[in-house]
Amino acid sequence: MTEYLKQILSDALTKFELDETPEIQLEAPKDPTHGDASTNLAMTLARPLRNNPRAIATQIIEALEYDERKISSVEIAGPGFINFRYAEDYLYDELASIIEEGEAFGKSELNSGKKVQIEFVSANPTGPLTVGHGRNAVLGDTVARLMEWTGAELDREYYFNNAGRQMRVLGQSVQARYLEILGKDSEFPEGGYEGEYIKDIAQELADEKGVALVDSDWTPFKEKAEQAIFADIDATLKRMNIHMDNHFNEHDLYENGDIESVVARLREKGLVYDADGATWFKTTEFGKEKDTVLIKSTGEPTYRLPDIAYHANKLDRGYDMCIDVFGADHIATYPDVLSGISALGYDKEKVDVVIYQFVTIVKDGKPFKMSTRKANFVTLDELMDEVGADVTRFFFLMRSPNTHLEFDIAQAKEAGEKNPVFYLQYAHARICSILRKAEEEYSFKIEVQLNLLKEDAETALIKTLFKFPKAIQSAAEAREPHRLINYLNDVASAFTTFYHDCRIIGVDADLAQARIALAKTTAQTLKNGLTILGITAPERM
RNA sequence: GCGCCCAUAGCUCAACUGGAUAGAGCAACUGCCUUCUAAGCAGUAGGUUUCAGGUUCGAGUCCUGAUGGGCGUACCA
Repeated sequence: MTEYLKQILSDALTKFELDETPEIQLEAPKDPTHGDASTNLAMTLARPLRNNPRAIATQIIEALEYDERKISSVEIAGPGFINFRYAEDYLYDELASIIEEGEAFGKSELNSGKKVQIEFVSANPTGPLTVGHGRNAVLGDTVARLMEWTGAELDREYYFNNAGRQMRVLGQSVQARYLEILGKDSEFPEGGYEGEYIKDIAQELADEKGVALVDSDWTPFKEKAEQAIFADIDATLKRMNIHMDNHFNEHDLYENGDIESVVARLREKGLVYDADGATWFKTTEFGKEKDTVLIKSTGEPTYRLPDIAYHANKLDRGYDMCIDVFGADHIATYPDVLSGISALGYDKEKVDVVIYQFVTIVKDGKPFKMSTRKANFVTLDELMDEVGADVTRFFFLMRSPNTHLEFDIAQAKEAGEKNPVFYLQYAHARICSILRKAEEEYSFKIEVQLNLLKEDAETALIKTLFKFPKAIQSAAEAREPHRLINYLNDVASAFTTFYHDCRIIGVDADLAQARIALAKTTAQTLKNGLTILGITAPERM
């Protein structure tokens, strides 16, 4: 429809003498009395044509030729908006095609043919996933689903580092607990991991190997810990309905020579130099105040170097778009990565970073500072034990990534019944219940007469359903899943109004059949939307 | 000091990327279950969109400055 309106408007504009044709913007007015679609075209033309917007609007409308089967009226309103109203026939034709689409309704070709990779979670295996990782995980997975629904071919990747100081301390922490369990002398490492899960891992080792590891170094402890923690992380992700296609070990970038090659290539371009025993990247060339260390004087790379190599590696794999999901604490690092890859000759427009603000945990009414090392955290598993996976996912998605998310544990636990996710699920379950009853009451003809749907609540609901594909596209493009939630709330709300105003069971068979078709389509839309959010659509509640 | 993000109803947040009278959910108040699920619906109340300027037909949204908060600004990841 939007395309059609743009077409007829631009046809009308050919009758004006314009130096350049303006972009035609169409939007759905907030206030339904302003019609179903509207354009500010006359206002944007006011200046070039040196005429007042309402006069221009009048001329545009005079020049406009439209199909009365699609548009029932065109009006000028306010400062010069041109408002369109859909014809009833159009509504029924569209509804019929939505019914046809079924569980594919909402899909589009916006990103079709594009190979997209999204990297998210990427927590190193030092402990269970916490509520803090939850926002990253759910956001990444949902953006992935949105991209898939707009046609992209998508890979989900988990990037990790199982070497380095953190992992050594982890191994030593397990080692100390292991020795403790066997009653041997042990010294808990400085800054070691204090969580209970460390003891569990040590206990398992003691059960499996007995005293065989008493004289070992920390390596087997690290390996066991890594394996156990990854198994735990995978289980948590699975519980949240998240499946990774790939795990990428930072270590591979060293093994395959990518790290060295990146430094060499940058050096060739004169962007790398040695000073004070370290190797520096000339980030000043890219507008930064200071250059950045790539390799420390100890010979160890800083995290920026593998990050650059990793992104180069991704682009080498042929992705058209690579999306990273980062917490706000990484905000300073990605400009270096972008500088790095564009210096290497890659198109940095192909890397898109989704930054989300921190989750503030509120426990017992107070903000709660978390630390994996100190074992001060709330795990995602604990949270899901309390409120379930659906509520957990929904909670992380309902707000814009760009705003701080306050997660009140007590409220999340208590609020189960009042949580807005139930509003959507309830609407779905309610429709299913009606459909079950209706099947017993009626037997229907083959042909549905959708044109019997003439009540305000009915047409309003139909028009709301139309907006679904656009809601998905908007959420996908902005990488903001909460937009889809807002939309689904509109659907549920429009349905509830319909439910209260229009009975389904008890009216004559033809009308009942038309209303059932509408209810069914609403349920399908809710279900498709919830599927994108990774949330179940229950048939009974 | 410098950079990024944020500031909207008592609380938590929206506002389709500059559009028409700034909207929801909690919390408060008033109604509605012998009829398809009341986990619901209808209504009332609640706002100088932190402040001061600017840009234009039009600003919560853009630019400048101020104030308050978060995160960075390491040869930590």
